[in-house]
Amino acid sequence: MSISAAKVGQRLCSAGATVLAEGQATTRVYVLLAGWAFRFKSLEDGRRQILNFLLPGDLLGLQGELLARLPHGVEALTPVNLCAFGSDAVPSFFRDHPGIALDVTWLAAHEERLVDDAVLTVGRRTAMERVAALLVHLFKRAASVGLVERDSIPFPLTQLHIADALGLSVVHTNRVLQRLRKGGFIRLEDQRLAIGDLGAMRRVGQYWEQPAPLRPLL
Amino acid sequence: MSISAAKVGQRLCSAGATVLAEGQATTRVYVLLAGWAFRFKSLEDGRRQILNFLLPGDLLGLQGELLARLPHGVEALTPVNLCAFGSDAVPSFFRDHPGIALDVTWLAAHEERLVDDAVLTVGRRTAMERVAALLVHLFKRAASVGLVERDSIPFPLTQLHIADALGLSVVHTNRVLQRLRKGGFIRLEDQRLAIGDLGAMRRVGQYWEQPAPLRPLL
DNA sequence: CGGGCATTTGAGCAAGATCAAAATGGGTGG
DNA sequence: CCACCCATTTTGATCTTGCTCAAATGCCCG
Repeated sequence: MSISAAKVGQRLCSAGATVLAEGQATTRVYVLLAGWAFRFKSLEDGRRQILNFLLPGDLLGLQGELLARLPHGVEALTPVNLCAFGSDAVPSFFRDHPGIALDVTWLAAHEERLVDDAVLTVGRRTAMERVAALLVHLFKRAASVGLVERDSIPFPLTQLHIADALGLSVVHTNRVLQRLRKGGFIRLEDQRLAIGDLGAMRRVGQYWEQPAPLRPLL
Repeated sequence: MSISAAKVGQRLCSAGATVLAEGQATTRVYVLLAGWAFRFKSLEDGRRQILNFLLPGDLLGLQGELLARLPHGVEALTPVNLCAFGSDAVPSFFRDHPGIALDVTWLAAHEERLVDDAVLTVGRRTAMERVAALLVHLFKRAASVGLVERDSIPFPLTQLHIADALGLSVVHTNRVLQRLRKGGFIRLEDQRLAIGDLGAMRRVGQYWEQPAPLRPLL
């Protein structure tokens, strides 16, 4: 029995669309099949913080399912294809398919690891370190789902997204990116990102995370 | 069948002790029975970020169990009493006790919600807002496990802990706390914290989180 | 009494924010 | 095909929040 047997439908969202609204009451669980998205929270006055980015294979909406109300929003960065499950999917996994339930929990633990990392980045890294660490992180993640092509990955984020993920202003983000470009650390153009020397970038970002072990689902 | 049936022992740690080491390879899962602790990550040069605080009823070590290597450390703030489980506890819950497995996942989702919040705080709130939000948060959490006594809760954190949780320097943390004290917002002395007007503090902290719904386990 | 940690205070500094405006660069409707 | 619009990126100038450095004070405990 694979997880896809419980699939009840698909959902498509276009780039920039709200996939799940912040604070939404009833939610379904989805698996991201294709495209990029991100989770975020905002303050009343509009300040926004991106929590983490979602790539194919990631689970969405689990918090809404378990916690009754979704405490964050989800927005698509590119056109996105979601695999939707029935409203009783989660409980039924736990009841009848312990292997899948464990996979779901694994995905939750994995995502928490990403967010733990985001706290460290935003709380203790300098602006330069933050940008470098994020770019390395995204590069590796994209690589792990097979998105590398001729040394570069698709990069659908704007500088605003980077700023909102790192707790920086757009202006400062822009200046840091320029330093990285002029230093020859990255090539970022045409919605694609290439990193010349991963080791060097890791060093500027103080970023030594090991890639996650094998991922379940899909 | 209650979760405590799977208990194989207890563990006591004294204040300041390392409960789980950062990067530790093999880990057990624990439930915190009494005392305060916190999860943290650090950078090579010693900069440390506290991810969240742990109170009685919280689960520890799940990430180590699922992800092979524990990506963060856990340290005791007060003397701490842990309920330990066997090494096969998690898989056996999923196999034989779906209700408990769901509770475990609920706890994971709940903790992620806390960390999501920490990212927002550290990334987008001002120093004053951060401190206020953290104090309100801790007050409510402590209250939810019945720690309020004569309007105040035990408060075992030093200013360094607050600083490390909020991505601030100790010096600045100190000045912010003084402003809150002189403004009559908080009373913080003798390891106890009282908040005069929760609504006012929420306002200065831009903090509107709703308390979590009912928690399982214990 | 002395050592070590935590808190407090002062002074100067700097990383990054803010404000403002110009340059780019598609994307679209006429 | 062109003109216009709007989002994004870039640049310059100035300001401020919060950091660093340094030292004093207070306090608990052996």
